[in-house]
Amino acid sequence: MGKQSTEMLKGVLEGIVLAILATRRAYGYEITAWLREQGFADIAEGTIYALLLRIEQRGLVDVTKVPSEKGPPRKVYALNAQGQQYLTEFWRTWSFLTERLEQLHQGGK
Amino acid sequence: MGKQSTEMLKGVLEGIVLAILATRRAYGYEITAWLREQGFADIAEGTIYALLLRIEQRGLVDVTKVPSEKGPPRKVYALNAQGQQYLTEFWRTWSFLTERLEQLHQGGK
DNA sequence: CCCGACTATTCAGTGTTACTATCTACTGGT
DNA sequence: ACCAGTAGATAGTAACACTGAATAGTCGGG
Repeated sequence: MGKQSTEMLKGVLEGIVLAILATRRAYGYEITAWLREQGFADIAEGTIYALLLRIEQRGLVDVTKVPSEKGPPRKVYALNAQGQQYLTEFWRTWSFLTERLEQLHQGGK
Repeated sequence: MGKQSTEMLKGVLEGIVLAILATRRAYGYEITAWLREQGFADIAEGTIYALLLRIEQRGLVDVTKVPSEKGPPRKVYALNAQGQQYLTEFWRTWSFLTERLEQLHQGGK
């Protein structure tokens, strides 16, 4: 991805992480690894942790500390009702953006 | 749109404006009005002008001052070669994001 | 003739977000 | 003892959209 991806990720990355947590509970390191697999090569380690802290403080997720066999304990995140609601809002906004951009992309040919 | 739209717009709005300028030349007030018509109700006046200044300084557009019959002269923007190239990059990044999010949206059902 | 409405642009200050870089901490292998 | 891999936290920075206000020109109505 190009340099502009940094700015384009703002707001979107949060939705991505919430969407992941909607399918299954996960912890930071795991999410970072998954994103890298998916091609988000340039997402910094710290970024996900900061994001998780934010959504935790906003009450969108429930957190459980789970001891790990390797390394320090994991903080496992799970989407709660409020987070689900927020995610629904996210999809609505995303759909709106996608429609407008799709129009522009077609029209620009 | 919800409050999160503000953050989701970052980077995307720039692409939208460039995409508009790819179809036709336009000036700030005109673009703002068009965006409002398209449903971007909460985009502030100043935002578009600031964005136009940025892309002008980065050399993505050519600018012509055109006298207006009503009000002060207009700054008419036109996408140049460099802007076209940048826009292509934008579409690539956007497609990447759309694919990932589409997957997550399907999987989350 | 002035005042409001519309057109059109600029700018200073603010909040949010992702990045960079660094630090802490635990485990297992050499 | 050291290092790689696992796991998380944090301080500082840059970019971007928003708010709110200022500036400036034209036109029609009172």
